[in-house]
Amino acid sequence: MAKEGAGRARPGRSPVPAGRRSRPRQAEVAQLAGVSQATVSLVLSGRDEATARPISEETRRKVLQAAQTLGYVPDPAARRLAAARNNLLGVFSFTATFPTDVRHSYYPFLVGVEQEAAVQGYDLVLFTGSSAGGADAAGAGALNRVRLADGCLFLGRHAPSPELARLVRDGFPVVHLGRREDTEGVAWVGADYISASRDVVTALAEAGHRRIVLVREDDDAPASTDREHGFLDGLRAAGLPAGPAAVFRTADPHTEVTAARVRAWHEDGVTAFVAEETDTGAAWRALRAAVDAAGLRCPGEVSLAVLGSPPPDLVNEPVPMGFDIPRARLGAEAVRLLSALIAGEPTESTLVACTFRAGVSSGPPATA
Amino acid sequence: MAKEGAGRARPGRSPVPAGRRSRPRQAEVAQLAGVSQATVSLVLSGRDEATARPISEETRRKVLQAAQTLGYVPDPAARRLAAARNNLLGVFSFTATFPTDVRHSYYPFLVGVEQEAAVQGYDLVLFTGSSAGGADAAGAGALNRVRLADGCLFLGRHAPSPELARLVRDGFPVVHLGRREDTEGVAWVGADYISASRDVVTALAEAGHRRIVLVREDDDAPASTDREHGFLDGLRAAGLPAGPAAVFRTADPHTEVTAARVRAWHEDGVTAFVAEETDTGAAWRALRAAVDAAGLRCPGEVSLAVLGSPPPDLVNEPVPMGFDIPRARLGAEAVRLLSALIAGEPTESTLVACTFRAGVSSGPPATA
DNA sequence: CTCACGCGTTAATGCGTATTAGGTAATGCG
DNA sequence: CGCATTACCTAATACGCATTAACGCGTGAG
Repeated sequence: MAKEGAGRARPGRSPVPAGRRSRPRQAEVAQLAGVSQATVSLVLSGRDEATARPISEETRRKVLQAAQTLGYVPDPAARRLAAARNNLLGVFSFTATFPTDVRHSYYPFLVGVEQEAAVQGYDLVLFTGSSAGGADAAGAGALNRVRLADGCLFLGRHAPSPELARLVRDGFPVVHLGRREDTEGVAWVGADYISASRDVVTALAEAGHRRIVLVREDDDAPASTDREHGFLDGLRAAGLPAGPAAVFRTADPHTEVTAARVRAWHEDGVTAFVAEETDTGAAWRALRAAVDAAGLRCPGEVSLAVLGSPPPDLVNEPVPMGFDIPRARLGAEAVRLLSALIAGEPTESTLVACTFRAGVSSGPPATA
Repeated sequence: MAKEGAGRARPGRSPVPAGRRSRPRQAEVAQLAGVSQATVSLVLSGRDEATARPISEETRRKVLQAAQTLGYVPDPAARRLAAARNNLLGVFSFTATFPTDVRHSYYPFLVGVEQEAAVQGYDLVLFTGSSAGGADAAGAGALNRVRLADGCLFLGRHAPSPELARLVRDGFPVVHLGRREDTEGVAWVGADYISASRDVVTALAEAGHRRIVLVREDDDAPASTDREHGFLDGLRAAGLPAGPAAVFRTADPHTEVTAARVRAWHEDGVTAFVAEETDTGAAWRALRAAVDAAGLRCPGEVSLAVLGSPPPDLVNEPVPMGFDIPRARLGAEAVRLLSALIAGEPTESTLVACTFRAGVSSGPPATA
């Protein structure tokens, strides 16, 4: 216990510590200026003018002077304790926030989160997961640690509903990054995949395509179902067939989306393909590879599009049609929502629009 | 200033707040468990056994149970004020931690930082606003917020010495990621650029090169000077001329490192070139371009090396000779050092070795 | 049967700041 | 000149937790 030394260094009652250790506090500034601690607080927090609590120029000067001389800086812990809020926003991801495998990194979101947090005057607490007891020990209360912040942002699709619901029920401000339907009462900020996907289909339809197929993976996260939903919406809106044949769903795109299959589709009248965007980009990769292997030229013979962005390692390839998810904006929006929740203001979960990207992978269908 | 409102939500003396808002405190846990607040503190801080202040199994059980039920978590500010630990490590960068321009991202460091922090049982507090607010506006107290954490990690070369020194003087645990010589007493963890650079030169010398030129930018950060230092060391160790002619320093490599100049060097007997690694990779880019433009084959006619890694957008190019900086390890090492500082253990700043990378950009010099 | 003592728990403080309810001297008003 | 204002400040207290002095209660020794 001798380690805690830095703390208990001032036994006496005198405002001036013996060993001239530790930084000055308001009491010392007060003594030097010949006023009370309360006055120092008033002057330094600039709260006098604001609250119609007048302080004479003379006093203000003395206090500022004294503070300057002593090099006073407020203790953030004390300040936050007194304010009953600590200006901390939690960020909790159910995998490492900084994965070594950069594929499903939260980086783009964090860009916006950090920026907006700074604007709102918050610092961020990144919960490392182990502190919360690890995913395994995830019994009741695994997420309790996040309560040390004023509110918390959750990332990732695997957020356990009951735990989140518990936090919400206790009145703890929570925002989930990504749309949720399952957890009642959890606020969220999501990308509008439905509209964005519909727009892509519309663009293809307007270019003249009559048969379009969606290649998607075998996942039921809202991010996936929303895309399919929007895709089918788009077909119907264009008066195109939106039956089951329009969607090809597979757990293993790499082996299931073959050149033969693509060729068959093409001969059957399909002139455009759309792939879902996922962490791995498997659907898009498979589709591209298959089209290539089938010897079909793009966008000459078939048009392609991604419902999102291509995986980062393909940035140097020709830009495909699709849409861009404004990740930084999503992050910022989430922080804004959380901030409002904390302030007790009325709030509403938000959908953020994606921006259509024409790209060069699509054109009019080859005239038969 | 109506925002502060959220704070004073509990006027009464009752430990249980009216609006079921706000996090539970020890007093509420105590009430539920039927004991006093002090007992709760003793049990939860596990300080009973340690201080020979025994608590009955029965009581301990009740308290833990109550805490669990309420989802209690200690208020970090209050803990700090009471001179205890938070299990919070600060991370402070002097530019945005998550820059939009990914070039000088701290991401690779953070990977290690996060992981090691998790191992050591810490959560991370990302102090924002270093970018916003402006260094001036934030002023003297800008770094002060970090005192909320148990210790703080600083990233970036622009850390203001006096502020850091002050923290150190006050006994606050601080670790800087990157070697420092200027600030007395600040612990740091850095990469051993000197040895790594020397090794590169040694490798070239052993391959038979007699004249080697270093292209570097106009910057005096330790990261740059260390590399030059190691470069010259390597030349001397190999018995090669290490005069001023061996180093070409320019503020604008792009226009100064021309094909003509490279050709001149080559005709003058220079068979190998080494470029410094920087944020932008300007030196390396310029060197490559110039050699290319001069029509010199690499590694046939000239050998090339980077003192570090090539910029991320060139990952698909042939791997150049150089060395890899173990960034994640540096991050982890920094956390370990900080953790030791906090624990009051004796510590020492550390240099971490880089790993040599043979690459394919170097070979024996063309026999004249 | 009283006293010292170990044990388990609580009451009382302190940490540094913000805030609020006064208090005091100077001023205005009639 | 007495009282109500005003203008400035200070005393007191809360914030949530850690810590320490003190208290009540058996119990075994004397």
